[in-house]
Amino acid sequence: MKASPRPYHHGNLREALLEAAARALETGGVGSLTLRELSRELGVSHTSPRRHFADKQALLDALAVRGFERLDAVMARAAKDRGEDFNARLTRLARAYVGFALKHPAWFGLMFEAKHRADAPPVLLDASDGAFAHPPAVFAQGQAAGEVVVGDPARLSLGAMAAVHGLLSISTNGQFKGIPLDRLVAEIIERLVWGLRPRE
Amino acid sequence: MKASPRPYHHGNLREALLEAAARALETGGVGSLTLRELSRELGVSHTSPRRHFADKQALLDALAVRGFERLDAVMARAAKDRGEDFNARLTRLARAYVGFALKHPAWFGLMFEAKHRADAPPVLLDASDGAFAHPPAVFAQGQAAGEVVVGDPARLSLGAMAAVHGLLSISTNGQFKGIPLDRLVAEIIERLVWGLRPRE
DNA sequence: GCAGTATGTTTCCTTTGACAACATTGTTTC
DNA sequence: GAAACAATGTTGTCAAAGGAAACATACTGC
Repeated sequence: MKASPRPYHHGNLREALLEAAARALETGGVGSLTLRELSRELGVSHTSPRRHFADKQALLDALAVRGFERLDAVMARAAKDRGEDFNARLTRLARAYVGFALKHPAWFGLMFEAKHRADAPPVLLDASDGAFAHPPAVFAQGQAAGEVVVGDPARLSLGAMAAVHGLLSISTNGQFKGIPLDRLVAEIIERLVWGLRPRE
Repeated sequence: MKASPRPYHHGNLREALLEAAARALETGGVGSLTLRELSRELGVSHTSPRRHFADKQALLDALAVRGFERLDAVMARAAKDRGEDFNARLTRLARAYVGFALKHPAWFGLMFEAKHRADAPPVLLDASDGAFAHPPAVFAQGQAAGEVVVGDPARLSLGAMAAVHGLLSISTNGQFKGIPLDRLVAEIIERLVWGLRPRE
């Protein structure tokens, strides 16, 4: 009678796979992520992931959803009203976004790659929408305070978030031509905020 | 004596591989690109690509360089001075950028993915820098004409290009929430240009 | 306690990238 | 102009990966 060297059922393989996948992603990028390696890591046969994910892409999609959920949480915290002016609040939001991207570059890349696939599952798009729902809220409040020009907040915030996201894509290694992203973000946001001021 | 059913040497395999790879990229995305399939297509043994590219990544990098060169050409044409004002010129440049990205989505994606790899070859970074050298030139001219606030043109143009690029990343299928990118680009550029006006 | 289902395993197949040893063609040098 | 040599392509082989089918074990509801 052995002390259960390894139970037949893992218990929570789906979760464990996602966690291990996230770890692998951070360590060696998406290229180093193989179902077989994950299985080995979890001490499970190499076909067991198939019980939880139809194929590798399904796992990656699930991971992308998780990513957007985490990003959503980060954004929600950063978007909280603390009595600052619009510029400060938007800058904090942008910095949170950039911070997440720089902390989890491979994951961040995966999220948008997954989202751009023609057959991206609806849950993924929903998760993405969720994370991107915070900037418009900040803009709406800015409008209410008379700090921002009138117009659809979603449309206005799109430009700002696009600039921040694009900065990430164009930059390399957290900087652009030697200037750290953090500084560039603040600069760009300030210029944007200036352009968004109501023209009396 | 046979009419050379197939010559032993291909003659220009390196070029042919890059062209076939570009075609495969457009058809089925980067996932459908395999060295063996390329070889089959060109009627060549499955190991011959190794004579020209150390490994698959080297071929992808070369393809990315080609992409930046084409983007450079597109940008150069769009950045040409035609006597318009700054807003019109910047809008044309931005539209050219977006046009390229939407026309070759997989290629475009590959270009930036390759560029973001930690061990990206210098040629790649140079090619990228080349394509991104046009916006600063347009900004500099805008400054000379008194249409743009003073400051480092490279730094100022970065914000604009970041916004355009980010718009591409955030959008899906050439639109965002049903609004076509072309319209959003014009909108965002106009707002940016407004914010960039010299404050007298 | 028993039937049915969920979950994990074994075994096998095909494709892929990479490597080594070899064959053919093109080029340079004397 | 022929012999060495370099460049280019081929054959054969391997290990690793994703995926599929058939089977084994554990859990659940009745």
